[in-house]
Amino acid sequence: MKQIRRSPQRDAIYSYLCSVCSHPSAEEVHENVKTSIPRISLGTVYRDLAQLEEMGMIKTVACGGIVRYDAKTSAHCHLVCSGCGAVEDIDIDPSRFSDSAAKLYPGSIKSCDVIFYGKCTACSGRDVSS
Amino acid sequence: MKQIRRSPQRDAIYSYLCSVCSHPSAEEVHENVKTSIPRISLGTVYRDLAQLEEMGMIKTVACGGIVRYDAKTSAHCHLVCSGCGAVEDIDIDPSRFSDSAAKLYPGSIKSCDVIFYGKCTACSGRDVSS
DNA sequence: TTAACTGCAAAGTTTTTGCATCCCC
DNA sequence: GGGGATGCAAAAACTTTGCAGTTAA
Repeated sequence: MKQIRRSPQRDAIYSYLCSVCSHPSAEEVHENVKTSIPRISLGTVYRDLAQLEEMGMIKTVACGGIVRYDAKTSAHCHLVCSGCGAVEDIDIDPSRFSDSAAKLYPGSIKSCDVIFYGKCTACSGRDVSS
Repeated sequence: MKQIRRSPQRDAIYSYLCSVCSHPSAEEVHENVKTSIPRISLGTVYRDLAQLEEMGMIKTVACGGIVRYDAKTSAHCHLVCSGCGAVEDIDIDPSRFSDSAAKLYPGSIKSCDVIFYGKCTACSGRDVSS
């Protein structure tokens, strides 16, 4: 079994992810972590993100073909805002959906990912029409 | 406004998608359509898939970073089976989830994509443990 | 000391795009 | 003839990997 050793790079990646709720892509993580660790490479970012996910410290959100990362590991849903394009957390436990689906499906359902489409609170208030 | 002209390639792609429920990737669509149109290129497959989606004839399912295509446009959910890896349709209207979420969220929620994780009916019956 | 971690660069995947050609209306 | 569609190939975008040097425990 492989041991895991802490590194400044991984710590920086994790603390950056914890500090934002914008669900950045690997590229964006790299850009931002570079401000504190200028020589960090994109390869390291991918490796560390994969490892953090394996450790259960972060989660991935697949929306629209690109992978985004999220340090909020409690069960929640996401909203893709058609106004500003942001991916926002929605504090609804998706297990309520998987539980209700499990009753209707003969196989077994353990969990689920839910992505809502609509407008975030800010964009919704801003734009009265539509 | 751009006109749309039918083509044998796009017809073949669409009818292939209609004939399967395996939610193939672009690569898989290409492989299979090649049996009827050997010279079709992967670029054309991507272009035609994008166009079919724009026309609302097919939908994309983003799961795990790779994009899959689905000719079933009625509202439904998907299940990723941990046993066989297949992506299966689940005939539950996701609007029941977005409707219930809309009541809890101050922004506006129009629709949602739901991906369940678990075991399909076949794999669930086959494997009694777990 | 030593196995994990890193930067770098090369390679792999997946998707998009430019272009000349073809063909439908 | 004009514009959409195609095949091909190059390019772009995204991710993984090999390697040798570095570093945490």
